[in-house]
Amino acid sequence: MTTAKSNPPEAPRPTGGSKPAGIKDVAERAGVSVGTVSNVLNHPERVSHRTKARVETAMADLGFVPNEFARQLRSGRSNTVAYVMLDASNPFFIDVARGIEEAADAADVSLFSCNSDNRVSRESTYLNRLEQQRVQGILITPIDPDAAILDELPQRGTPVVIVDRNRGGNTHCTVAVDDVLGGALAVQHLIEAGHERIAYIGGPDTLGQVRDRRLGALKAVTEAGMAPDALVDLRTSALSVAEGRNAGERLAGLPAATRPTAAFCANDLLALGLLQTCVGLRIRVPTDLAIVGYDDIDFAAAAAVPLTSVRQPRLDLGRTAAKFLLDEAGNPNHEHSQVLFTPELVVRASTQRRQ
Amino acid sequence: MTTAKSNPPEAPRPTGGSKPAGIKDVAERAGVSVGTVSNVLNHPERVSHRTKARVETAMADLGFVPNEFARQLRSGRSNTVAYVMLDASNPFFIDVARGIEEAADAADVSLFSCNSDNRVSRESTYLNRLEQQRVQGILITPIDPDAAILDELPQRGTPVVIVDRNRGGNTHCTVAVDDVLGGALAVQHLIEAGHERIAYIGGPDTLGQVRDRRLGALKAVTEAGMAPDALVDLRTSALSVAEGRNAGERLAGLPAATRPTAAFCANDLLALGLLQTCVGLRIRVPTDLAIVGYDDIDFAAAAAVPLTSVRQPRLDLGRTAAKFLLDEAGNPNHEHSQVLFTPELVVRASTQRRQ
DNA sequence: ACCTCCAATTGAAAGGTTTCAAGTTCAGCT
DNA sequence: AGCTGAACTTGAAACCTTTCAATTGGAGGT
Repeated sequence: MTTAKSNPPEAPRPTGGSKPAGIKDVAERAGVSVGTVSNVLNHPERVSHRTKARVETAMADLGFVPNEFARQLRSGRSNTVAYVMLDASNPFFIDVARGIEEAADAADVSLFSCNSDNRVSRESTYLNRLEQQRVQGILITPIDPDAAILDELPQRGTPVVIVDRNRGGNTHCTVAVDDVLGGALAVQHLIEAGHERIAYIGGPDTLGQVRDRRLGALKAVTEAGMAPDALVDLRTSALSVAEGRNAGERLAGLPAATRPTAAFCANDLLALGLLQTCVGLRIRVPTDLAIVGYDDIDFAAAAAVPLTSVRQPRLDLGRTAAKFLLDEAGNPNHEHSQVLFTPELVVRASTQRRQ
Repeated sequence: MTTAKSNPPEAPRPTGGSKPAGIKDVAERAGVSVGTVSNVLNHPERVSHRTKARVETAMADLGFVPNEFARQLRSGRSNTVAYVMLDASNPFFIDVARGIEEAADAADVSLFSCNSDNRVSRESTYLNRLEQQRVQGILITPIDPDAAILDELPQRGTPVVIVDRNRGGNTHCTVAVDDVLGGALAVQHLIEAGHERIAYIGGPDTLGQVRDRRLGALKAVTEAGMAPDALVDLRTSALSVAEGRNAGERLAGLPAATRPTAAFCANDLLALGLLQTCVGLRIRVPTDLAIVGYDDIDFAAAAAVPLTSVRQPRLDLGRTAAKFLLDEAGNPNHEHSQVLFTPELVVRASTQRRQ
């Protein structure tokens, strides 16, 4: 250790120096005004070549990093949008996020992903923080699509787009999938394959999605001229693999005479759990039990017996939602849209009679 | 269309009030100074009860939302940390993020999750944005742990913690898992079960993780006194389900005499792909082929044949990394730590000789 | 009455940037 | 030489908040 050293005069200290350099320091070092430095950053065409080069050198020397806060304090808006997702463990939502990100990227906007993890307190913490952060807007798959906060945010100036959920009225842009149709597609497929007793595995009914899928299933059954009790209800308390296993055990416990020969699950996690139980109990899929899932997550195709599933256009869902949000944030003449995408049945081994 | 209209003096905005209310508007409405309003927000104990109540009413009336930018412009730091994850489709990273979030939450800090999706350009875009955003710090599972940017960020004042990767020296806090040990555990288990030819399925070798896991596997083989070629290399170009399927086909194509009776996969996605191929080709698991995966993602336990897998303490990984980061951001006497967690073998049906 | 002290409150400065009206320079023209 | 206009540059205001030194008002003590 040497003793006190006098001020090194020309220390270009990008390393661990004192305070981070600001636009003012850059201006000083380059011998120009702050306005010019700002122009180099935001309107390069207004600045002469020579000056620009000099400023850029100064920036590099000082390790200058623009301060986003100050920048956005002026403009009043950040260049960030956020997606508050319901359950990051469900790959479906990850893919929705991917779609959002794609559209956001194209608009040069960053995506801030949050996971409410199905907990109301987490959701509201995030919404508050995001509002204070002045994000351009919020995409959300809400726990409760009718929560008051979803109205308050737009009223206070933060646009909100609701993803994968419906909501009455046109107070928001909404992007969802026709779950009644999806349920109907799944069950129609099973009926066409000759099944006459079909298990419906899903719940809880507090989720609109789940209700709709069941409704669709029922519709398919009655439209085929079958009695409504051809659809055997096996309710679950959550859309998880564990609940799927559980439902599988209940299904296996039914008397052989009335046991369904096919099952429609309200999502793929349930279907994977069911499949697992089947393998464990030596119930052959699809010979003894045909299975249809919902969401068509990648793991559905990758299951030991690839799952037939109802595919939702996840990426499109995200992309479209993001486009709506960016429009609402930027376009003064924005009008809310409600889009309902059409799901599609993807047939795989889990419903295919012997090959 | 009407003809020219004179300037409407109090332009009725379509949705939401006019400009968002600021601290100044609140002060005016409550009949106090801006300083007092700020105190209500940040030092409530300095303000009398009566005044506080009055200010709070005014805030509610005006729908006041504090402006995070302005607030943080003063303090110079946001209350946000970010995690740049390698691949959001791999549930392993989602769980790491969950651990981070837990620790961040406890410190009243928000987590901003980004997905580099294995693309260098995405990674660097995010790092730049985050630096400009002045996040408190960045947690990252980098594509290349030796990239220069990982040194530059801390030099310029943004702490960086490296998650699930190693790096020479102690220039950063680092949180990783002993992958050599993990590989050894997996293969020891197979050797103990009597397997004498074991496939190693993994790649690309550019990933340090993957190299280490293979190294551990090799170590187990030689330590058991077996010839190194008891480990049959089947390299993959990525850690994905599709590559696992592909490797499975190659494995099945080997002459029966030399075909391994067990496989160790460098991650669970590969193992799931392999399992899928086995089921398709009527190769019984574990009777014909025992399988060990790596990561112990939830889907591993949920596979049709539940997978034996090497569990990494994912949540702890995240929690610890976040703690290090917060310390580095807040504690002037911070010292870098390198932690190496110990993995653990979770035995399930995919390696269990008939029950 | 007067003084002291404390709690509560105030007002202005500071933080880093963008914007924009105003200023400067200089080449080209007459 | 003097003028014009384009190209470039400047400097100060504004964005919204927090901080902090200074001020106010009033209770308690003498």
